Amino acid sequence: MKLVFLGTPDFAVVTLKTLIAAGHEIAAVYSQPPRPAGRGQSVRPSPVQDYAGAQGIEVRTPLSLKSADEQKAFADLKADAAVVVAFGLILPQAILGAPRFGCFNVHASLLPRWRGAAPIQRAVMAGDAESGITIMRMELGLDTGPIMKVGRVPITPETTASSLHDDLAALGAKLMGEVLLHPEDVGTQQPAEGVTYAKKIDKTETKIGFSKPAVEVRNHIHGLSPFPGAWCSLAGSRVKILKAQAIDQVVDDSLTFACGSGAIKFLLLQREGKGVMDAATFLRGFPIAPGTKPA
RNA sequence: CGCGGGAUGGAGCAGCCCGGUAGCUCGUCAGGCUCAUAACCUGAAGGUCGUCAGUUCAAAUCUGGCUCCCGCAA
Repeated sequence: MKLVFLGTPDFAVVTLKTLIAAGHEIAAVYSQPPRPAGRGQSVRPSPVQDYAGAQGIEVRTPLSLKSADEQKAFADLKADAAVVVAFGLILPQAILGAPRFGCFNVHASLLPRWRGAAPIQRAVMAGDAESGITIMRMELGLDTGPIMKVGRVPITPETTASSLHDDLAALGAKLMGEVLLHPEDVGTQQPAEGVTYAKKIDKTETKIGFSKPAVEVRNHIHGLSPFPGAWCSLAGSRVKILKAQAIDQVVDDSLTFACGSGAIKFLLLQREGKGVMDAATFLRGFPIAPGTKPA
């Protein structure tokens, strides 16, 4: 099929790769324009733009799709369908209705739970038992479209936003490939019950609160790992925690701390300016005196 | 030019301010001890101190450029 692909981060690249490998013709790729980002405000293209460009595919990076010119340019591609994965721009009706079979979206949650910007992190932070992928036919509303296909993935005490992200990116790519085999399907309406919204992660909510139960602290850490990262202050240093384990009580261990109930044991840490390291390695170069309390 | 930390044997760090013998906690290898152990003891190997240049009798240490890594902010 002749497709238009719209996406921005790494998560979307996986699907783009899969669609290309499946033999679909990618008429054009849309992505967020390069912006000054990262250390030193350097301007970097999005992962999708990077990859598509390297594949010799035309990449368009409009600031908005609301203008008549952009909408005409999109329609002129005469695509059979559009695939949207974590694109980050609102699609007006003129865009949604342009492709013959419509626009399909990969969403990283079991809709209607966790509609919105950060479904992966929110699912882990909330302590959900499972997450998954929903492929839907897009409508004007925020992640409200009819469901075409669903895939489920369990969330375990080991699951981090990072591992779930990778699992779901692969699953989403696979399911989208399957949906495109029957693009004429209309899908089924989302249930009215169980709607929740995954708010964008705010930096101010990343600090670890040790007054909460240990399991919640662990979910908080795993849900924000590795980006933007849950953190606390240890012996005067800002330390990011990437992996932790919830246990019953504080044991004789320099990196185990009491929580509102139970205790949390840090397994993977990163001190400011340093690399990520496991607990034993971390302690070798940054000894924590017994009884030290995180802040 | 957004702010800042860092690059030292395989890992994590100290030493640098106040230039002059390469240190610590581990790991590795060999041997010993033990019913046994991420235990303990003894010994050994392994480093052009990121890179280029400068100052100096002498630079890991002082000065300048470059490369790479990371935290914050966006």
